[in-house]
Amino acid sequence: MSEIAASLDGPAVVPVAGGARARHRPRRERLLEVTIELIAREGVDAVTHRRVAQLAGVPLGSTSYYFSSREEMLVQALETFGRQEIASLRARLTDVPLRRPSGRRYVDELLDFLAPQLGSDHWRTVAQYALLCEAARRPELAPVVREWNQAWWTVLEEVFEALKAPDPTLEARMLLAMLDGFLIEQLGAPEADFVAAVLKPALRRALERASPEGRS
Amino acid sequence: MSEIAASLDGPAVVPVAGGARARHRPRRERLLEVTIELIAREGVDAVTHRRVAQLAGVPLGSTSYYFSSREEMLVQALETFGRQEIASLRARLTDVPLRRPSGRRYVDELLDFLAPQLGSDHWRTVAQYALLCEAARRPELAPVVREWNQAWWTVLEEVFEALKAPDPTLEARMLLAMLDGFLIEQLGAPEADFVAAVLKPALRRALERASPEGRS
DNA sequence: CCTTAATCTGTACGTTCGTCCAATGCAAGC
DNA sequence: GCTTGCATTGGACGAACGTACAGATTAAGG
Repeated sequence: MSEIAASLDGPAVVPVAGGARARHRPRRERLLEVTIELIAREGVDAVTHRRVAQLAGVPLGSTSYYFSSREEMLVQALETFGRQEIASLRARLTDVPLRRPSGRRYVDELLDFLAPQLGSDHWRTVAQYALLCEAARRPELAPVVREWNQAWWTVLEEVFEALKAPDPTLEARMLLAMLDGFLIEQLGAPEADFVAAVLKPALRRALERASPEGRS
Repeated sequence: MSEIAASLDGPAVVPVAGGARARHRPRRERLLEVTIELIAREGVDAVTHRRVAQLAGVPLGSTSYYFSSREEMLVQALETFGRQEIASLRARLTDVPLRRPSGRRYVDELLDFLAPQLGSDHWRTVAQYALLCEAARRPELAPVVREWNQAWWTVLEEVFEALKAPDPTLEARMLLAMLDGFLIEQLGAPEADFVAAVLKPALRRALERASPEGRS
């Protein structure tokens, strides 16, 4: 087993600057991934050295080798995950051509992004809000949360600017808060057909009435 | 110590219907309170029989006596807490006289209710969203979350009806989601002066533009 | 006052936890 | 090919855990 593992993701061939441990990224990343999955699926409680090691298919010692404590493992997993989500958000939404001033197109764009978060990517969303909850108790996580918010605000602000909203900044903040609220609500008490029955109308309304000529 | 505790909240004088254990509510409630406080301040991880017992000033055996398992203790604590918050919400907001159609007054009413949640009642709010996060993984908590949402929707719907909004139901859902989003954002990445700089303007805007004559 | 039944608690057991560390594996330098 | 140094591992240790339960305590009835 150790040979297989070693041949798959063992000592990296490519040296990387930044200390001895930075060289062995794959293994480390695997552990972080597994940690996040565990948080999402069974809660922070379930994150133990043994469980993570087992799920990642590495010996128990590894978790202690890569992280100086369980706590560090947990925090780094949440941080890494948060930044991955930020990157994914930027990649998917920033380059989207901002289309018609009616705002109708934005609705679909946003829905395409949000709908999977309640469906196939359910557990990633759970991890997202687990991160927010943990951040309430761990100041070291606050920067990631801030970056996440900033990323969204930037994207949404552009939208509202294109819609010629009088106050794009406030508008963006309101919309992001609403989306966060909807998502966390649905995680705890899911409704059938929520996207079509609630999310879409809400999104449409939020976008169209922010623009000066907007009232449907 | 046990004598003191016994004289304070020992065997209840008042018998209560519903099985043997229901008679000894005070002690039990104390344990639930402490559990919630622990969840809010140190996370679900920190909830252990020993820790709860110590914090509540009761012997270790008590936690096993009142709850058949740690899991049950946790879930019941979250449920009880959720329902307390619902009751408190209803008591504080339902009877508020719905004042001027301009909506300006509602803003202050809501702010009075929300502002403490980011200040002095900070930890209660943390518990609220811990409940939401746990509910994502424990279906048995979904009913409480639903009741909580329902309570808010009812209150907010009345407001929007008074404002003669075209679609009070959707409007209420949008506003609650926004409030949830704002709260959870602020827990993870607090901003100075958030209430005055963001929450209040957002609230004002949400209320005034929902009404037909509204655009300020 | 004694009995009885219910409530409560201290202690002990087996398990699992985080962490440590001596031993091993392995690739590069001499 | 032997040495050297870092990567990796399995196993062990003490602490803390959930839980069970025999016995102590208490309140009420006779």
